Amino acid sequence: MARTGQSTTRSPQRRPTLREVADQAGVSISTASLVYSGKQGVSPATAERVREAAEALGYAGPDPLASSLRHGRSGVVGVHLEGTLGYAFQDPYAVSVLDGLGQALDELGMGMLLVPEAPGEASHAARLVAGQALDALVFALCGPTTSALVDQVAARGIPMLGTGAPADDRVVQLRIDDRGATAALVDHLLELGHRDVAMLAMPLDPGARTGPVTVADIEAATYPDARDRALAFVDRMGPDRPMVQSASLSIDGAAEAAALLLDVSPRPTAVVAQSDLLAAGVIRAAAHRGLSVPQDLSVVGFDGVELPWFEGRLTTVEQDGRGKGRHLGDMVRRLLDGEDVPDQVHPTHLRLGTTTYPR
Amino acid sequence: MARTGQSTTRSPQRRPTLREVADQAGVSISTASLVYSGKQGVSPATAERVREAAEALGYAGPDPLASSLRHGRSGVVGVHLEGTLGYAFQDPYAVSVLDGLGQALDELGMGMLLVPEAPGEASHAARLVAGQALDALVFALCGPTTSALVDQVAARGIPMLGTGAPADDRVVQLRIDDRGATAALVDHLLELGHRDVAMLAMPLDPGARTGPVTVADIEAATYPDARDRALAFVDRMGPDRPMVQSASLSIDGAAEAAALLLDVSPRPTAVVAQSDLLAAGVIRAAAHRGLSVPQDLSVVGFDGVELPWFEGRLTTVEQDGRGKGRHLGDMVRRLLDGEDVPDQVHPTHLRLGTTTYPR
DNA sequence: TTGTACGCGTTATCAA
DNA sequence: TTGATAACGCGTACAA
Repeated sequence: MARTGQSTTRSPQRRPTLREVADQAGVSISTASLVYSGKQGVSPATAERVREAAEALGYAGPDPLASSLRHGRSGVVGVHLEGTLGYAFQDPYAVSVLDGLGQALDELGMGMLLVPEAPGEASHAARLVAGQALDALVFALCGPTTSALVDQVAARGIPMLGTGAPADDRVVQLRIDDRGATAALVDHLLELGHRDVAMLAMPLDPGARTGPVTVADIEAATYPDARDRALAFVDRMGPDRPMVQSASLSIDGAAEAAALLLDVSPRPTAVVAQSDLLAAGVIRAAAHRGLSVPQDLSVVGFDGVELPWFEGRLTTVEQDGRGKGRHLGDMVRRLLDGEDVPDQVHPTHLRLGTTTYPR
Repeated sequence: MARTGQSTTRSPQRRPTLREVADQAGVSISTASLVYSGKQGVSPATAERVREAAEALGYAGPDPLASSLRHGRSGVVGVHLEGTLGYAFQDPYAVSVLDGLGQALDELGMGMLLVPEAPGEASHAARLVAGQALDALVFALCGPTTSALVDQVAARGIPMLGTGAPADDRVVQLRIDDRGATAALVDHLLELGHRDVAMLAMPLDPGARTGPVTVADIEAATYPDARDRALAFVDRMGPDRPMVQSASLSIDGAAEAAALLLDVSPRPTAVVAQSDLLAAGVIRAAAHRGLSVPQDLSVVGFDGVELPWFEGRLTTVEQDGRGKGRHLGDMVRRLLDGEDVPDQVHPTHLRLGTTTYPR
């Protein structure tokens, strides 16, 4: 058991309180409070006295904890992430969303508390959410369709935002049109004359293994974004095209998975990768095999992130992660203002690059 | 002015409190509290009654805000980042440190609140720190030597940790041996026979512009890690070698800066880049010019991160970012336990790769 | 313009 | 084993 209170006999560890400042200044505690909340109605003279007293005592302003308790607001927004930080932030798209969200919250004077949920460590996230005073929880990166956190957080009356998941009435969604966007990508390849098109999917389920997937697998998928993109592919190309999922959302994983698509005969002339990171892996795998993109193989991605080491420009769906993050931030604000915020769709658009070529 | 309190006439917006649960269960409020704090001394029967009452009322457990106020601890550690999230997380090394720190804090049941300080927006970070209840503040990525936040946070009695910066007695440091590690890199190149060695430095100061730097610039640098690595270079190679700083810690920026080193005659036979990301830029710039690494140009980096798209292995200083993050987490714990934590040095080691070659 | 008094929701101490 | 009471530090009607 931790020794209670017994703060080691060090110098004035205890911080002064507003009451002491008020005493020192010879005013009442409420007057002192007014000086800090900046409301009207304190004479400049007394305000000055209070500030001097604060300075003398080393008072740094009202205790945020007490202030928050009083206001019923903590100023903190929880940001749920699927996987460890190292895994989640590996994807530049994820980073851009967080960047935009962080920027928006910054302007609101709110902070971002990270709630990573590493595989198998769900209890950590649950404990964190139970012990932290959150004003809202944002599922920033499309995770599984269901989450045990939803019930828990809803019980606390904390508003939730998602980007497609978890699917629950209590979670307000900011989606994108995964199916429409994917259809546009596939149509672009069809127009270029490609018929032998393959798909490299993001993981469909937690713990997914690299390997072929069937339409049944897709329909039963846990991740709605991966599912919808795959369904749109099937819708356009039929159920018999080569379809593989990568075990991880990473360049290395994708390069490995790409082998299952490229080392067969006949080799597809185009690959639809469900994310730019996966597309990068496909491109690397192609280069490894002496295939040039786009002459020998067309590749499309999804997200529209910067791949600074890649010469050329990926044909992809531009998702505007930063804008999406800011959009989420705006929804948080409105939710906290008591508005009734409906589900929304963030716009995307097809961006033609240098990785697709007529067949 | 926001309409005060006037919560829109919606259903039971208010969450039940412990007092209501106690009333409902027919016990005192303190007994009900004991059920949740899990201490000894509540009969199974009454505990059950309390739980039933809680269930019936939809009570989700003690309010973290009130609990924190009582305990004087928020369970939140602030993590200061230089620049926007998008900028900071672009560097895989930064991500790995945060990953390790997050992991360590997770095990402590604590959360990470991001405190990004975008250039020119220092007031946002200040406001955030003033309004949030932090148990500690970690300057996770070596920023400028001085920070206005230090005084402010110190005044609140919040312990601070840094990784070399800000330089202040009140900030406990976990450093690395930048000078020794850089010296080892340079010595490795010297042993390989290189004499014409150039350096590509990280930004030496906020707002740095890409261009040559002098020893005087280096000595006056704001970022201690960039400074120390540069000083070690000068110490080994003398003051007359080509030295350039990149305006940003990014592959693109580095590739641009590398032009100043590669497009001169005689061209250096080796480049010491102050970070792996910069080294990646140098390698790309070299490839652009038809130079092969390491035959035509040796390149060394610093950090030891994964560059998944890079075939081959960088010769670099392995910094073990995850381990360093966990080390920081451990220091946080000890600080919060009231221990007197001294400055520490995290070990690094030279890792030989495929980007250096005898001359 | 300033002061009084109460409550925000808990938890720790002590007495019963 | 349980209950009364007093903080934790602050904001805000209301009265003066």
